[in-house]
Formats: sequence, C-alpha cells, structure tokens
Amino acid sequence: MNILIIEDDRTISGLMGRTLTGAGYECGFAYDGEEAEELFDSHPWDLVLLDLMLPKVSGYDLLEYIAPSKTPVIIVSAMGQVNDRIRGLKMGADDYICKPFQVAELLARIEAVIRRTAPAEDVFEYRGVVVNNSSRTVTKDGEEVALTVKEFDLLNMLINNRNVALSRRQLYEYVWKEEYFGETRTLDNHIKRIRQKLGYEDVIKTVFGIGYRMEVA
Amino acid sequence: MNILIIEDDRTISGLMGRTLTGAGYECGFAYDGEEAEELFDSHPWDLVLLDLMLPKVSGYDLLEYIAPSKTPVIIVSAMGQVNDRIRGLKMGADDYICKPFQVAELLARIEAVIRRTAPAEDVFEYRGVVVNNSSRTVTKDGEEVALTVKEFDLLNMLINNRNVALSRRQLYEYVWKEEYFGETRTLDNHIKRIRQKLGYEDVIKTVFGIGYRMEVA
DNA sequence: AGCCTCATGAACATTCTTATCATCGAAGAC
DNA sequence: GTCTTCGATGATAAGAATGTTCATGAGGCT
Repeated sequence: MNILIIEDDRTISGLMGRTLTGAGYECGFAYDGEEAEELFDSHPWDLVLLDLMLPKVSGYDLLEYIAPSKTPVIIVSAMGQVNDRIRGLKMGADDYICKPFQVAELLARIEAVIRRTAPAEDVFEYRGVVVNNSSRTVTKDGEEVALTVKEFDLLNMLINNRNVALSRRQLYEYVWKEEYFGETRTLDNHIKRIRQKLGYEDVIKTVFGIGYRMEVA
Repeated sequence: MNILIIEDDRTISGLMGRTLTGAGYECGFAYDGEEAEELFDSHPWDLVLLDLMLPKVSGYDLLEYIAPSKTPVIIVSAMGQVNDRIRGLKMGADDYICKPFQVAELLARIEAVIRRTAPAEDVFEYRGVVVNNSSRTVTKDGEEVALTVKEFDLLNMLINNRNVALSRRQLYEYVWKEEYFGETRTLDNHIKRIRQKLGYEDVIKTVFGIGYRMEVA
C-alpha cells in the first residue's frame, strides 16, 4: 500500500511517515502543492493524506486535481471548522481528520477508508438482491429495481461498511454532503424505501440511539 | 508517554511534573491558555492534564480545541466545582481529579485513562458472551442480545476497567455525563439488566459501599 | 404548459428506553 | 441479635427516538 503524504509541516509529515511505515505502509512525501502534483502523477497511490493549508497550490485545487483519479483522500487540517469538513467531502474527499491527531486515530481512519473505498466489489449479492456498481443497477430475484441516486449511494455506504454500526451523522454527511443537524426524518425515509424495495426489512437493522447497520452473514 | 500539563499554579504544576517524571512519563508544561494551544499543536501528546481556571484562554475553549484530536483529557479542578466537572465530561474529557489530590490518586487516574482510551479491543469475549464494538452487537452463546445505549456504554466501561472496582460516581458520571447525587436506583437497575441479559450475575461483582467490579479471569 | 420523479419535512403513530418509586433482602455496625 | 444502611428487584409512566404517511415544491422531460 502506497500512501502519499502532502503536508508542509515537516514535524507532522515526519510523524505521519514514521507511523505509517511502522504499520507497514509505504510513503511518499510532498511539502507544497507543486511538488504534490508532480509526485501524484509520477506514481500510482492507494491513498492520499492532504493538508488543506499548503504553499503554492491550495489544498482545494489539489483536491480537484486528484478527484478524477478516484484515489481516496483523507483531508488533514488544523482545527476543523465544520465548513472544511463539508466542503472537503463535497469535493470528493473520503474522510477528515484534525490536527493534532492521535496516531491510533490516524491509522483507524486510514484503515476505514481503505476498507470502504477499496476494491468495492463491483457486484454485491445477498438474499436475491444483486447490486451492480459499474452499471449502477439493482435487481431483486432477477427483476430490476429502480433506486434513486440517494438511495443507491446510501445503500452502497451500508454495503461497504457491512456489519458495522454507522451513525446517522456519518450516513447523512457521506451521502448528502451536508452537515447533519438531525431534526428531520429524511434519512429514515430513504432507509425505509431501500428496505421496502429490496425486502431488506431485517437486513438493514436499526441501531437505536446510534444509526443503522447492514447485517450480512 | 508524553503528558501535557496545563496549569497556571506553578506549585501544583511542579508537583505534578515531578510525580509524573518519577513515574516514567515525559512532561510538557503550559501556564496559560495561549501557551497551551501552541504547545499542544507543536508535539503529539498521549494525555493532557487540564486545569479549567486559566489565564488568557478559558479551559473550556481549550477543551473544545483539544477534543477533536481525541487526545485523552483529565480535568483538574478545584474542590467543589461540580459544574466544571460535569461540563468537562460533557465536552469530552475522560476523567477529572479534584485539587488537592493525592499523588497516588493522580497516577492511578492517569493509568486508568490511558488503559481505557487505548485502542480498546474491538471484540471482547468471556463466558460465551461476545461484545463487538464496531457493530455494537452482543451475543450470548451465539444468540444476539439486545442492549440499549446506556447498557452498552456501561458494559464497556466495566470491560475497559476489568478487575478494577469502580465507584458508583465514576460509573454514573462517565456513562450519563451528569452529576451523581446517589439518591436514585438508576445505576442499579442498569447493572441488574446487564447481569440478567448476559448471565453475568457473578461476573459483575458488587463492591459494597463503593460500586461495582467486573471480574474476568 | 402538463406530466413525471424525487427529495423533503411536518404531523402523527409507534416502539423503545429510561428514571423513579415502593418494597424486599442482604451486609455491616454495635 | 437488633438496627441501620445499602443494594436488588419489578412495575410503571414519562420521554426520546424512530417509523409512516402525506403534501409540497423543485427540476427534468415531452
């Protein structure tokens, strides 16, 4: 696994590097936006850690530059205003971590992102339901089921995190790319429709007080 | 292990420093809020000891600043500032200690916090009961047992402090994030339900006059 | 314009959770 | 042994979280 660390502060960059190397990843380092673009192009990366405050080329521009390649990105930023988090997610980042961070937290997030962006099987099958990612189609017992965009994304989030309890916030912010305040029943409605359409009433479990979990044997 | 001591009273700060150094920790010192922010950013810390009454930047602001990084925090507050303690816990602190404190107690709390904030095992297993943290599920002899949020959190607190007697106050304030007055039987009831659901009648021991202890071989 | 589909959130229904009370039983103090 | 304090238990009602229905409006398409 190759991870590109884009971070101008060498102390932090070094800390990240040591941590990740110790955990068995290989790392590349860029210390400003220009370097980052070059290094990004010169080599295939499995994941990018991106500091938003960079010299020369802004982190956001870089994110735009990286996004088309579908390489997963974790934003690393000083003190997280919510806006950065949301804006980052909107622009295609996969997760967000605040400096200063605990190394354990960094590793956990990296693993989580890799798990859920990774070779997301193109085809997921369970209980007669087939979800095909590249064609974005879903069938149940051979018959096509029409899912809307939001429903499809939400379903995918659940599938990629099967057997993990996801909070309402995580689900909402990941799918809607907006901050979650929790005062509407929108998420519930979408969950309901997915359950109905796929006959997944007992596959997508409610985790009371937390969120939802897709339970797959 | 690096511990950041944020405390404006140099006498106390010094005492803490000597104690912790003697116990094999490395310490950093900040004497007001501004200094604290800088020092916190400049170096990764494993734990922060935070006095809430600080010059320049309030302890609460600091706590807000620190919280996103998930670095464990122990609040150090003057005797009787109950509200501080609770508000601190609500804001994400992990424990608190009142001045004046016993050196031994300080060390004990630090060890306890480090132990329980350490990458808690995702899965705990004992006597046929399996507690899975990421999916937030519990099974007994293979069958799923439904625990409520409070029950689950309480169980986790006990597990993370296995074989240690925890006071009712600690348990209650940690799980409920409210002050414990001790005039209700709420905690008892939750303990009762956990014991019942998991068949842990003799695993979760009552420590008469103190609280409870989870006894695991 | 007229006809769709879809996301949304208000209002209401339902289910689940939790605090508290009253009562009983156990442990410790004397 | 008696008294006192503390813990256990079961029932219940208030409250919180989630589920469902439905009306609305935005936006796309013909």
